[in-house]
Amino acid sequence: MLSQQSKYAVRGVIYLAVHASVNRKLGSKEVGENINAPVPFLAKIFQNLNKEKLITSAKGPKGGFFLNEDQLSGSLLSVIKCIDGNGNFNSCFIGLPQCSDDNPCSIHHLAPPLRNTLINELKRRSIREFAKDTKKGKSHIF
Amino acid sequence: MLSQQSKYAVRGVIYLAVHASVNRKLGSKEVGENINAPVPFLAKIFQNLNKEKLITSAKGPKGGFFLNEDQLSGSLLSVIKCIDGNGNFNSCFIGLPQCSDDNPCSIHHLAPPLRNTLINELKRRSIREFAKDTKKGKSHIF
DNA sequence: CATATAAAGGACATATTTATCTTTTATCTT
DNA sequence: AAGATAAAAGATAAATATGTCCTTTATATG
Repeated sequence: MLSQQSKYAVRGVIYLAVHASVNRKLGSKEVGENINAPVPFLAKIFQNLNKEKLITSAKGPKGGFFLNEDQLSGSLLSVIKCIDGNGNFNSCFIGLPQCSDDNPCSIHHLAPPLRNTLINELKRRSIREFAKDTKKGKSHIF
Repeated sequence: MLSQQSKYAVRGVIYLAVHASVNRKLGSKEVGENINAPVPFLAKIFQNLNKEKLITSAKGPKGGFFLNEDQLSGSLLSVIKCIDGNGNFNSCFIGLPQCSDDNPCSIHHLAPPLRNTLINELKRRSIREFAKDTKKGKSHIF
């Protein structure tokens, strides 16, 4: 469903949301080591997220990454889409190029409702909310 | 969610269920061309499905593949598992090695219920049923 | 039995994804 | 301004998934 890249992205973003701020920017090194992701690979991912303004970066000493208030209000879905594009989510479950309600594949009625529920939640809930759960110890990211 | 391989497997198996029988065995060539899958690649996939007795094969003239009554009663989930293993289905949505109800990831409460619904349907409904829908024109596989 | 047919098996090729490394650019601190 | 720090950028490497090809084995049919 999600590529390895966007899994690292989701975990990395949540880690930033929990632990970083303007006054406490974090390097890819610290994040990668804590979420168990290859550091240089995560750095590339953060680079792309920064290009799309989904996270904030600063160079130089005391530099690093964090999410500003606006970005904390964003969704994990936009993080996933930034990395994977729409493809993985919207494509037919059994890989038919043209699969729709009008021209459904054999299991069309099964997959999309479930997928849509998931997508809607990933869109509706803010990254801030997910971070809050993690802070409370309700969930973990490593 | 599903690898390309198991997508071909699902489409191929349904095609066999619809069009093949003991008296009308089909070659990988006919199936591949009709479900829009690379023929030699599909041949490999059928080989593996046959090893696990999920489809039946016969060599020589008039040889080919088909599903016997027993196999028609089987599930698409076993086809998918034969090709992909359990990994793709059971693994954590954001890739945590240890993610469970006790030690949930940030989105653990979202994904599994949906995934389980899908898995249960893929387990409960027989391949015969899926084939019936396709025959009735309710769904398609190419 | 000889021949043709079609799957089985294994080696090979390509593409994509994942991961690493090195150099450059920006910026904070002294 | 000089040096140190950390991200940006781009090239390269490794691993995995996808796809192809060729030889061997089994078997139905004349």
